[in-house]
Amino acid sequence: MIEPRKKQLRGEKTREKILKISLKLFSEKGYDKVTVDEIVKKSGTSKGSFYQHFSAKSDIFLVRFTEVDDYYREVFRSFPVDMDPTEKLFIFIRKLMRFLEEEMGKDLMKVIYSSALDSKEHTYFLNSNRSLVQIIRSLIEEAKEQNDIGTDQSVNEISQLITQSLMGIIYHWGLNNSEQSLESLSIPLTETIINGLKRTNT
Amino acid sequence: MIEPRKKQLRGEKTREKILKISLKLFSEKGYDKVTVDEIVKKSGTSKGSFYQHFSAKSDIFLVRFTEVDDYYREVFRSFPVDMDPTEKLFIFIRKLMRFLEEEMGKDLMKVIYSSALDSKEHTYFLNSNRSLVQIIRSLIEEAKEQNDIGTDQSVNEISQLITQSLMGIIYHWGLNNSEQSLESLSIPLTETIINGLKRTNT
DNA sequence: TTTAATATCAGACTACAGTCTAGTTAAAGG
DNA sequence: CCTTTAACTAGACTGTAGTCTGATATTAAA
Repeated sequence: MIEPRKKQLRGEKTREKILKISLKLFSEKGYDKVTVDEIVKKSGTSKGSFYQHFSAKSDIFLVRFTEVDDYYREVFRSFPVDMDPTEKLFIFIRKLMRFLEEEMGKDLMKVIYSSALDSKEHTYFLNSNRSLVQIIRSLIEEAKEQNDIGTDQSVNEISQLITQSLMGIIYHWGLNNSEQSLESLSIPLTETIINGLKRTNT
Repeated sequence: MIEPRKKQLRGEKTREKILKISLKLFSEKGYDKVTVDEIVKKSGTSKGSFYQHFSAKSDIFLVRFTEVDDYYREVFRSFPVDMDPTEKLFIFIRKLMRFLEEEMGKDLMKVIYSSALDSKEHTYFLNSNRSLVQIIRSLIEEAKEQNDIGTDQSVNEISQLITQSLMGIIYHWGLNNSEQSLESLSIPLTETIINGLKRTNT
């Protein structure tokens, strides 16, 4: 018979309270206009609780970032089997970008990209990248098998170069105040890379 | 007759003291192990002076980053006129990467990339990028004239896509603890982009 | 020369993320 | 039960970047 771990339950409750209030405040005032003192006050908890459940203020965003992983996989699974691998890659990247902009938002992405550089932990961001890289890798392998792209570069090398590009697009978008959508910003680079992968190198 | 502005001179003197000590300490202990209290103490100045001359701790690094601009131009000027534009571009990027790693260092680059995302000012980084973009732009124009690359993408689009890539490479390198040099990390992406620009898009 | 304006400097002070210590409550073991 | 252990919570405390206020010294203006 499963005991209803009261203590643990209480813990999860406060965790949820903190999470909910934090996200609400962040979206209302922007990440760095919100202090953790305000969060614990408005959520009726305390610093102690906050840091029991999250290891940093930016962790809240990292938690939201978890959903990205699920989305990756969902998109990946949804591809029809007979679709061109390079087309898959292209569409995959576009959908990713749209998702990041619309569901995550620029503020969150900036925090994630910035805190990843600062801390030594950045667990989730790197983990998430790892699973992204896996998908990219299998897309590339598929493309190679079907001779959709040349074979003079290793799968590792190609997936790394794509990761670099994605990060560059997002970083660049985070930096500039242009109104252009992340998705549209991603198209030229993605196209020329795929194009560049198609023929064998000189 | 030119008056020897004493006050201004004194100011420059302290500025130099702060700058020198800061860079020394940063290189000895790493950027975030050094506090500005330590800097002002060891340089025999004060917080007031520090923030009189620099608008933030990270500003010190931004000052060093100034040199990058000069280097850009120097490399650009040094190209023989008859060299392939795409080759110029390729070499330009490699030299840039080597310079950033060897003369600036990963610590400095991380601080610059991170603080650019945080603050609303990031004057120098963006300015510097602007002059980098100019050089890239003229390289691309040249390449287009010589039909070295296709003309179905605008100069703007191409230079933007290259900027994104450079940022991505550097960001990615800053994030990972691999020993690989920034220059070698930059080659695969650079090659496939140049390759991708050469033929007209499908 | 006297006064006003301004650059420079000193260091106390503030704001805020994150730590520490102690207290409380629930689970586990005897 | 009684005791020990551990998750959880509270909030005082610390560390550090950055601000503010006022002092001093130099230049400019009257």
